[in-house]
Amino acid sequence: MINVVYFGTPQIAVNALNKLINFNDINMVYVVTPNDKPQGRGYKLCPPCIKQAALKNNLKVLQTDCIRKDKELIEILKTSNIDFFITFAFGQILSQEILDIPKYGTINLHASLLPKYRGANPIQRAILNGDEITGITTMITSLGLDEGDICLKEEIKIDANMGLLALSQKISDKAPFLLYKTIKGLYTNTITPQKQSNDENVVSYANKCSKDDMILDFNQTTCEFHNKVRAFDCCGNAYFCFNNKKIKVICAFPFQTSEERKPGEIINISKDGVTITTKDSAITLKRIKPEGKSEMDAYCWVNGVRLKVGDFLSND
RNA sequence: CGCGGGAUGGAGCAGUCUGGUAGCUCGUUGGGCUCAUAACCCAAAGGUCGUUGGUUCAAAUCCAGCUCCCGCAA
Repeated sequence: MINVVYFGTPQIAVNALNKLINFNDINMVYVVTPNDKPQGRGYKLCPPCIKQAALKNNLKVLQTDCIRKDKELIEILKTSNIDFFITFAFGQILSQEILDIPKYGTINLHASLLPKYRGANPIQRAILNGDEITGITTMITSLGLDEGDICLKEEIKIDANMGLLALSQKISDKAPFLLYKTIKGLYTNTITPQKQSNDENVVSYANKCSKDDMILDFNQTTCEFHNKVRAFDCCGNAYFCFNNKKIKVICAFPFQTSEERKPGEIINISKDGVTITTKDSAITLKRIKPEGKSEMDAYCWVNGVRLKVGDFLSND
């Protein structure tokens, strides 16, 4: 039996936990996740997704908001005879003291092909940059930000219309087996972790996405606009402003036009969507969600706010 | 009790401040025009205005309670 402790927080890490505990040679000793946080309308206390999944599987859960300083929790881990720590979207930085606990080390699963996109939001950054290939990487966690030695990698194709939701799903699907292979490989000494390249041309960082990254503007190129919509097609959504209201764009497609026009003009309205000029071409909005309203077809929205072909969507 | 927006025919909205005939753009159905149409013209159906109570001669509109939906924030 291999004794494992799993560190994670959000939905994307749930599948890996669920699958890992089904392997006969894995013994999931603890699941570590942050404390329940007040969130949502009404500020109700909500447990992290991982906690819910762990409880469903009758696993022991340890919660902390600052693991480096949680002496009690560290003591529990030290005395539990652990072989591996697994971290996947945990959100807290471990100290050397903690990294030294497991016999075989700490494995982190990162949602990019390291050393590309080290950091907080590798998935969104890959989509925002219009990448066609990304992937997942397992590595031996070290103190530096996603700088540990690489164990295994797996490439994932990003289709032209794939968004955060679909890509996260793919990553979530592929993560469990890559983690398992890594654990087994290190346990049986058949994997030799490789140092990451520190070549400046290869290394890049995926900074946390801010509000600004989510603002859509028709002065952007069609490609930029479309990438933003895709990168935030769940949990937030990219938006533009119209009449001082935020209009979130759920789904949009590039539209090719060679006509030179000022950005932001509505050039077509049909049931398939509302086409608006951008800096270099045009974009067809399909599904949107105005502030305070439910999701709707862009066609219906335009109807309600009485916009016509030739009108401009000004950003104020 | 974190802050805020909303509920009006099948869809999206206006009307609410200033109470007095249920409105707009679509969709649906029927008819017409047309070689033809997703286009155009004519007509029709479809709403106890989220719910409960109050004020009033009279409430979508004013007042109070309740339900549901959504945004921010985290």
